[in-house]
Amino acid sequence: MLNHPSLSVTQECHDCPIRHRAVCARCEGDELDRLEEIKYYRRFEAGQTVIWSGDRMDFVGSVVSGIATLTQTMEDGRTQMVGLLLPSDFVGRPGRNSAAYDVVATTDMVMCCFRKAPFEDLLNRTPHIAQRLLEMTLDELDAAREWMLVLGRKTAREKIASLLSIIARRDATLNLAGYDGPVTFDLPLTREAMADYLGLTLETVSRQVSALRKDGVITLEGKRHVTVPDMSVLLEEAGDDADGGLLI
Amino acid sequence: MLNHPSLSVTQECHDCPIRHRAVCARCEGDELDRLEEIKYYRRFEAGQTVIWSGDRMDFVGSVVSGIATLTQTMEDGRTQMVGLLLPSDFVGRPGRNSAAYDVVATTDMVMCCFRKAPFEDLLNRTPHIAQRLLEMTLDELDAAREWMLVLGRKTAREKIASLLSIIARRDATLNLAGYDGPVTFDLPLTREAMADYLGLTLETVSRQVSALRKDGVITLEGKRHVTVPDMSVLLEEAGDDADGGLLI
DNA sequence: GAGCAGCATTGATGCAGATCAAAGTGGAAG
DNA sequence: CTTCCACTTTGATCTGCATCAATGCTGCTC
Repeated sequence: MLNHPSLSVTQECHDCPIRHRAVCARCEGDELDRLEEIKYYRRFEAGQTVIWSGDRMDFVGSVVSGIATLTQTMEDGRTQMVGLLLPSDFVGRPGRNSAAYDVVATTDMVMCCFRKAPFEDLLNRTPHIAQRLLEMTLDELDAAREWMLVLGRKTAREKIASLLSIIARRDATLNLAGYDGPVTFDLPLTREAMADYLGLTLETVSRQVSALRKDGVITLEGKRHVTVPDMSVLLEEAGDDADGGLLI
Repeated sequence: MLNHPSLSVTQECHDCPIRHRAVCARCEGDELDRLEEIKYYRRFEAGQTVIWSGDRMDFVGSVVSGIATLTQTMEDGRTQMVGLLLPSDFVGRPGRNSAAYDVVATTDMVMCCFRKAPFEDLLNRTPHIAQRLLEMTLDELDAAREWMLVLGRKTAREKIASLLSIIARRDATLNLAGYDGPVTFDLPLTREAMADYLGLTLETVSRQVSALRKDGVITLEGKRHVTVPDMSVLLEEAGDDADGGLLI
């Protein structure tokens, strides 16, 4: 399994797919060169744990491709996903030595890593990195707060609709698709992972997905490929303003 | 009501109660002087709304004294608190023009404000401010993620115990009290605000507080004054490691 | 192509917390 | 002192989701 043909990834920053969205987005010239010097790539397979909560964490990095999750686990085994890491998202916290959450790759994934000490050094000397990291952290905080409303106050059906609309929105921003036509995407999560994200059981997730399908809000091909005929209907089901979300 | 005797608050930064914990914590000399030049104080009464979600927000600032809440409201009136702002906490987001949440003072409160434009200016020129703001934002993100576990996976009783232990912990860090003796504090929130924080109804909050009292986990004098005879019992009830929390 | 393993669906039942309803408390204003 | 009002408690009932339990689907291995 470790003899994957492209295990050794090497890439120049200037044609990196996340060049303009990751923590390096504002860097140019010298700044980028210095990041390039200390970066290295790591590849993870679907299902592999990147780091366990509590473990010593001596690197930080960005997701280049694939998807990872951040989860918290209670002593009795209850788990809650607290972050979904997509390409360009940042992993790790400068100034902290141990991981606060389990990080697991849910698809094959490539990360662009920096050893913590040199990165912190660079962070302190390079305002463009610090500014971008602040901006990304503020965005994550907003996302976490939106999710608190979902977890605390929404019904199971609204939770599913919220998750689907967030995934659809992300795909829309990547593909710049219009929002009046139907939207199509693949679910990157199992039913169990969806349940962990939403504070539900996997049975309830399955039932509510089926219900949305029966009601014509979505159509499914296979278990994972979803089509939303009318986004405004989905947003309505999510309990959001039907004109919110995509239009900003 | 506006002729409150101490409406006009003036204070020098160097003897400000939040001097070493707020966004200004790392500033000295010139940096502090420049912040001092552009700051002004605003006073809010208990129950007063500081800003409505969606409103134009032309200032940022720090809570100096008192408590405020950040809440989100759905169209049908369901509300979820997404942040509890204590002294030294930062309000507002650089780079955003309108408020994303309702901010409400739950006690009389004083804020140290900066007009947004000059502050953003200073932020870009003063690494010590940007560094501190990043650190505070990362802390808030951690708190939000901890709260996601509470909202998504904990029972009503565990939710109440979690909230009480967080408030107790905060008081402990302020007072540097030991943790083996009993801990005493005042609840800064009504039952309804607690319910909004925890994704419960106020009736359930009331019942679970009563249950914890009957079981000897806490004692109450009046509705708001709480004593925790043994913190480790409360932490156990919260579903956390009994040795976690305070010991770090 | 049989059997297995991982993921998903569906059904039956139970219970935690919501909802609806009423009464209790305590502090401030008159 | 009385009244009032905001806050809180307590009780009765209902319901949405969890839980327990089968069964189905898809792709992989032998």
